[in-house]
Amino acid sequence: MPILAQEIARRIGARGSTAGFGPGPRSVSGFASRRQGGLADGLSTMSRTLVKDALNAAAPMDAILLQGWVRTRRDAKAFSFIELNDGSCLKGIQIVADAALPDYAHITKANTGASLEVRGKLVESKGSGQKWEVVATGFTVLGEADVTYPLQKKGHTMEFLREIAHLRPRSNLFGAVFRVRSRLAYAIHQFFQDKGFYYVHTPIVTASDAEGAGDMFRVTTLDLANPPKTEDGAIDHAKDFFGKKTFLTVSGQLEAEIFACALSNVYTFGPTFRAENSHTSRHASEFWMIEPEVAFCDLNGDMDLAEEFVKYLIRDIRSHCPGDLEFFAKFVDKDLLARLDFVLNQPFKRCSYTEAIEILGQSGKTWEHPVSWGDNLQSEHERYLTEEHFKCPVTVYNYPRAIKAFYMRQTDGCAEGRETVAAMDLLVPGIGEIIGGSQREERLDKLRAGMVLHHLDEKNYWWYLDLRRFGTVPHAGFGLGFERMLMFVTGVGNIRDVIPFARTPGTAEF
RNA sequence: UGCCCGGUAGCUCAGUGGCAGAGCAGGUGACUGUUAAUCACUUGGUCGCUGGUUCGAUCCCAGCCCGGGCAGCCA
Repeated sequence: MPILAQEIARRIGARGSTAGFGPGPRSVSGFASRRQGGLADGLSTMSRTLVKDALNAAAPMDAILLQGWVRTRRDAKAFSFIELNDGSCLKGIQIVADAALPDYAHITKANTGASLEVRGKLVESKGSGQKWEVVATGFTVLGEADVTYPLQKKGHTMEFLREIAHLRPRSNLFGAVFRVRSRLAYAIHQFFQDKGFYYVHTPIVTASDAEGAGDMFRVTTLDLANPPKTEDGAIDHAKDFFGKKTFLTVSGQLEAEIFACALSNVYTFGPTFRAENSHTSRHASEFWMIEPEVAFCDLNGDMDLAEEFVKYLIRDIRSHCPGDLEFFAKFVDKDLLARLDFVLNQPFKRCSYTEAIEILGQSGKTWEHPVSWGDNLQSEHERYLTEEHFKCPVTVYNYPRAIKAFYMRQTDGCAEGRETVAAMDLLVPGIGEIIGGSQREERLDKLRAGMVLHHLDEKNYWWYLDLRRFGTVPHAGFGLGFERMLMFVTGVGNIRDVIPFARTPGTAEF
C-alpha cells in the first residue's frame, strides 16, 4: 500500500492545477518557444494539466496546456467551442478557439474522437453551464478521427459498445466504470492493509482439480494433434510441462489457508477462471476475486468481516467517486445512491439456511423450484429473501452439509438428517450472491470424513491435511466477486460491462 | 446446456408476399456564447448467412451464425 500511495502521488504530482506527466516544471518559456500550432508535429514541452485539475482550479491561469480527445465541437462564425476530455474525470472542459487564431483553418480536423493539444488561458466562462473554460492561444491536432469514428455524441447501446471494447473507455459510461474499478481495487488493498492483513499471491496455474467451484481450463503444452500416449493408449500426462495435469485456478482459498495459518490475517486478490458454459449477466470466464482468510476466527467473525468489508468499499467509492456515481445514478440506475446509502446505514440481516427455508415456505409464493430442506437455494429464493422479505443485504449461514464443499466446518449437535456446515452467502438486492464463505474444518478427523463424503483422494491434499496435523486453528474466510461488487456499486447490470475486456464462452476478442 | 426474444442505413429502430423507411450521425448551406445547439437541403442498404416455398421473399418455412434475457453452475 505505501508503494501504491507513493506511486499515485508521483504520477499525480503536487495536488492542484499544475499536476501532470510533462517533462520538467511548467514554464512560460516552454510555452512561448512552442511553434504556433496546426497539425501534429510533436508534443509541447510545457507541463500538461489534467482536465480534472483544470476544472477544480481555484484561480484563473495565464498559461495552460491540455491534451485529450475531442468529444464534440460546435462552430460559430467567429469561433468554435470544443469539449475536450482526457479521461481524468467524467467531465470535459470547454475550449474556445477564436477564428483569428493562426491555424484556425485546422479546426475542422478536430472532429469528435480526434486527439488534441490545446495551449491557452484558463478563464471564468462567459457562458452558463461551466465555471471554467480555456481560451485557446494555439492548438495542435495530434491525431485526426474521420467520420468512421464509431462513438457518437448520443445513443449507444451497451451491446454495441461491447463490440468496440477498444474505444468504449472513451465514452462517459465506461470511463466512469473503469475509474471506479481502479478505485475499488485500491480500496480493497487499503481496507486489508489498514487492518494488518498481508497480501498473498496464490498460484494461477494449479494441479488441484476438485475444489467443487466449477469446471476448469486445462493448461498444457502437449501437442493436441499428437499427444504422447501411455502403454494402454491413454494420454500420458506425465509428459506434460509440469509432469501432471494442470489447470487455471478457480480459487486461491486452499493456498490462502496455508498463509493464514502462518501470518494470521491474509488476503488474495487476483484473476480466477471458470470454464462453465454460463450465459448470464453475472458470470464471466475470467474474473477477479478477493479471498481473505483469517486464523483464529469462526463463522461469526467471518460474517462480521464480510459486512464491514462491503460497507467500507461502498463508503470509499461514495466519497471518492462522486462525479462518476452521479452519472450512474442519472443514466444507469436512478435508485443507486439511495440504495448504497441504505446499505451503509443498516446492519445486514442474518438468517440461517433453515430459517430461510421456513421464510420461503411461509411466503405464500408459488416457486418454480420447490422449497425443501436439503436443496440449494435457487436464484428466485435468494432474490425473494434480499429484495422482498428483508429488503436488505442478508447473510444466510449454516447450509446443509451435503450441498457444500468438503472443507467447510461441520456444525456440532445437528439433528439426524439435518447436518449442516458453517457456510455463509451474502446476498444483495439486484445481484444476488456477492460473497460466499465458510469457517474451515480444522479438525483432522472431520476433514478426512468430509473428503470421503466428497470422494476426494487424500493424496492430492496431503499438504492441506498437514495444516490440521500441525498446530491447527479455527479459521475462516470468504470470496468476494470483484466484478459483482463493481456492478453493485455502479448499478451496471451486466458483468461484461465492468470488465475491460470480458472473457465469456465464445468470446475472447481484444 | 435448456427455454424465450432479436438481427433492416454508421447508430437506435419502424415496416411490407410486389419501387427500402424515420430519427440521429455524416455532407452542404444558414444562424448562433454554444454546450445532446437550432433550421433547410442532402449522401447513405448484400434487409445476418445458406437453402426451400412462390410468378415474385427483407417478409413465409428449415438449418446455421451472432447478440440479448431468464434458468442451471457460482463469485
